[in-house]
Amino acid sequence: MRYWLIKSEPTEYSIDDFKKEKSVKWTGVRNYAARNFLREMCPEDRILFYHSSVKIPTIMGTGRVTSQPYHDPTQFNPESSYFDPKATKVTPRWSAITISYKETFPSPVTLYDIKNDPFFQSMILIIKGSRLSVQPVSKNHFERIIKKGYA
DNA sequence: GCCAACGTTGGC
DNA sequence: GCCAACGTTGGC
Repeated sequence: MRYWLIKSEPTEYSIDDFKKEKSVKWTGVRNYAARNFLREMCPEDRILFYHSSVKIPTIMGTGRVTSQPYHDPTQFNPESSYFDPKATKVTPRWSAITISYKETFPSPVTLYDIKNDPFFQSMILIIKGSRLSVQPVSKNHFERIIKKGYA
């Protein structure tokens, strides 16, 4: 079992949307490094749900992976803003997974919290210049974040 | 709204 | 294959 963090702008898709829908196809990832991580995901892997591009960037809660990786359907759809003319059914480029909502933290964990706790020093999230919207998280970091989320 | 850091594109 | 120009991310 592995642990991941995914970023979402809450104006696009928030944890409340996630809670309401229960399950969502995580499509539209258009960065190769992030895509490669999507391809490593397995059902039951755990997900931290992060709100980005807001005043107080915050890890809001968790979910879990409920599918194998599959071809992101939006890449084939000319109507979609994620349409990729260079992707074909024979040579698809982009991947997606389905995730299910699990919980919203009673005390969400802010980026500020993470940055100010030496325990999280090596987290990809706070490595300068890192902009990965899908990233692996260590078991230790994941568990400590859950603990903080309920503190 | 600014801008640093990265990623991608395309001419050569 | 290099690299300049452009686009995007995302914290501040």
